[in-house]
Amino acid sequence: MFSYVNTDPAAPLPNMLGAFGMASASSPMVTLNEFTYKKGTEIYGEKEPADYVYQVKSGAVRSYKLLSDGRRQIGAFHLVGDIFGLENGSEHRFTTEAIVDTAVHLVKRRSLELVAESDAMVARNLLGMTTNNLQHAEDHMLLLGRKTSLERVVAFLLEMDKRLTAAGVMTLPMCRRDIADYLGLTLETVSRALSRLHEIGILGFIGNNQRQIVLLDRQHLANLELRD
Amino acid sequence: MFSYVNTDPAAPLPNMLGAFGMASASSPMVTLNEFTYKKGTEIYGEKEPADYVYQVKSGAVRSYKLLSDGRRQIGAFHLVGDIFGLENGSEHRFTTEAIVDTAVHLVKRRSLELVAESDAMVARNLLGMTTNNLQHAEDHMLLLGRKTSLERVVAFLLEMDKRLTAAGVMTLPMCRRDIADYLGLTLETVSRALSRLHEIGILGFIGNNQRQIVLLDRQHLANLELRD
DNA sequence: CGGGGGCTTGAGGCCACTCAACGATAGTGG
DNA sequence: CCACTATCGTTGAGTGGCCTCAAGCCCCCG
Repeated sequence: MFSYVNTDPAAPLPNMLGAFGMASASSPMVTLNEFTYKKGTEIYGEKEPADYVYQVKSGAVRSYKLLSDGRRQIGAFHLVGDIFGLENGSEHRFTTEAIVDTAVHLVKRRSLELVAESDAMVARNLLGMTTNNLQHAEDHMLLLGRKTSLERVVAFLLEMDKRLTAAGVMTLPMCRRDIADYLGLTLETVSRALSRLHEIGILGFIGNNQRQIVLLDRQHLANLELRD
Repeated sequence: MFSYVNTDPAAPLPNMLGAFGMASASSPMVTLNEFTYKKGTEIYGEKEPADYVYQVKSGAVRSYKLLSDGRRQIGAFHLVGDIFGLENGSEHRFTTEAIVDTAVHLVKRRSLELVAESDAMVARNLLGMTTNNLQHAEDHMLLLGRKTSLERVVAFLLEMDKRLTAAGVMTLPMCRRDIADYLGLTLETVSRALSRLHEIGILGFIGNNQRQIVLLDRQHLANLELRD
């Protein structure tokens, strides 16, 4: 969902400061800290003060909202290279958790805002990232409001294909329940849709690992997606 | 969804330049034009170049996406005072139409960006408006993905209550189909939910006008909404 | 080997959708 | 003034897609 995702697996991950348009050495005000989270642990909670902005160095993150009775809607998955936690005024609007063991870089939000005050390029990049998040949310509204279960799963596969397929295989970090809560479905419905796509030969699994998926017919898949 | 909505009906509508943090006289580069659209006409289409930013002076606007088979998802309603058309990189991501006869002010996007380059306050307001749009979309994802039909209609009523109730009455500009396409439902389901709320005495209609609604028990209504 | 988490699959139920009929209102033209 | 039409909204009957509940398999990890 960010345009700052690293697409060349051989290249070193561009760091967050670069993504914001800052040369690493030239902004001594902005310090880049590293932190790690074990699988399943919370990074920050909804309504907590938004003091930091994060970039995924390794692993994966889910951000979600809860209703009081436990229903969950995942708004986005953050993969290696993605920047998140920027989603705010002054407090976070999602809870975020590490899906697997995850390492992140973080910078103080405040210091970022200070730089943006005087540096128009940084301000532009801030706006650009927010706009990318907005665009993703807008597309997701269409999916959640109007698409069938099969169409949703297909859209998910194509999105993940773009973001994490390496050597023809995509290895999903998230479980079926996460996918379901992202797509507004139940995990059983997701499983059935994947089984159906498997049956008709559109996708394959690597060995017995249900999270390693090969897309065998992207054209056919794209036809099922129904573009706007 | 914008925080720049005029809430005092007696006060003159703050104009768009004020909303962006510009004194009207001090920015001769940015000109403010007026235009009107008849009920049902398109203001701009999805994927058209985004040359202008708009503010509703009177009337109401819907912005939506379509799937190829005609399914429609309305992403937002723009009411008097709201600014829209800012949703973009360089091209619009929604189609917008006047719901009723509508007058708008418009400014060139390009000139706005130029001012933002040098004026940090304008840049901040631009980012703030985009963030407000993002927040609305995020909340709407939760609604579309996880709420029941009754909860959706209740949320809609409370949203509209905040935005257009005057003298205890809200007059909806949009028809049942628009509401349905906003909430990811059918118009029949919306109608049934409203009937149910009417039956149990939570809302009333003014005369036989099904678009003039009085909320009789906001507390009870809020209880049905299920906060996150 | 036992336990638990993750995934699949089946059977049945329910909520929202589909299809249809009908009433009310507004606009149009004779 | 009265058809005539079109639009909008409500309501009912029946269907179907997704959910719920449950069983069972596989794999990992103790």
